[in-house]
Amino acid sequence: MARKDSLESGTLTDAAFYILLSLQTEQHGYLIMQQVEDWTGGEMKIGPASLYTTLKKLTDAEVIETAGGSGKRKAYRITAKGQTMLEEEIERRRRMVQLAEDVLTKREERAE
Amino acid sequence: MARKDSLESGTLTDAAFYILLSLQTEQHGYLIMQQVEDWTGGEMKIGPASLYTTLKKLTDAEVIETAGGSGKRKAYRITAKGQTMLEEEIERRRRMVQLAEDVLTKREERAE
DNA sequence: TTATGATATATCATTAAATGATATAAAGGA
DNA sequence: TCCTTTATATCATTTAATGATATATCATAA
Repeated sequence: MARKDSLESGTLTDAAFYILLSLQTEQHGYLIMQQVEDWTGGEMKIGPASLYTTLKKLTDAEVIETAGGSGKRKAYRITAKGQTMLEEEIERRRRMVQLAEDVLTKREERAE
Repeated sequence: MARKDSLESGTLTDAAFYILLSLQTEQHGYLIMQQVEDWTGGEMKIGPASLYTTLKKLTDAEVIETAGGSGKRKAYRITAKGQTMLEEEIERRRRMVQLAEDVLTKREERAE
C-alpha cells in the first residue's frame, strides 16, 4: 500500500473490507469493532486507531456517510458507491481464492 | 500494515500471496512477475521494486529459499513452512469471502 | 456517594508495506 | 551497431496499520 491510494485503485484493505461488510446494516463505530472481532472469532481485531482513521478515510472518499446517531454515537451507512466497491472487492477476492485452489490442485495432480 | 510484521502474525499481503502461489513451481523472479500479471489479466502487477523486496523478506523469514539458478537468474522455491503459511492464508481468505457472501445474502433476504 | 468498568470517539507518533524511479548488465535480434 | 527484452537490485517516498494515549459518558456495584 503505497504510492497509490487503495480506494482510488478500487481495492479494499482487510480493515476497509470488514468495515463495509459490517455497514450492511447502519451502525456506529464501536459496534463495528465488536462485530468484526465476533465474526472472526478474534482473528481479526480492528482497534480504535485503525477503525476511526479508516472511517474518516472512507467518509472522505464517499464510500460511507454519517447517518445521525444518538448522543455521542455517530452512525454510519454505506453509500451506493461503497456498495459497488464492496461487491467488486468480494469478487476480486473470490477470484484470488479460486486461482489458488486451481494452482494447488494442479500441484497435487503432478505429485500423483 | 504497521507495528506488526505480517509474516510474524501469519498473514500474507496480496503480493506475498501471489508470489508463494507462483512458487508452487520453482521459478526465478522475473517469471513470477509475468505469471502474476498473466494470471490476473493485468489486474495485479508486481513491479520489480515490490517483487525483489518481497522476495528478500520472504527469504529472510525462511518462507522461501534460493534454489540455484543459471547465469544471472536466481531461482526460488517455497519451503515447508511457506507451504503451510500459504495454505492457511488461502483458508483465511476463503473464510472472508464466505462471510461476505453470507452477510450479503442476509441483506438481500431482508430487502424482499 | 463514589468509583469502577464498559461504552464511545479521536489523534499522534511510529513501524510496515508498496512502489515509481532509477541503475546495471547480459542476451538476442534487426 | 543499436534496440528491446530479460533479469536483478536499491532508494526515497507515500500509504496503511496500530500501540499508546486522551477524553467523556453511562450503568452499576460497593
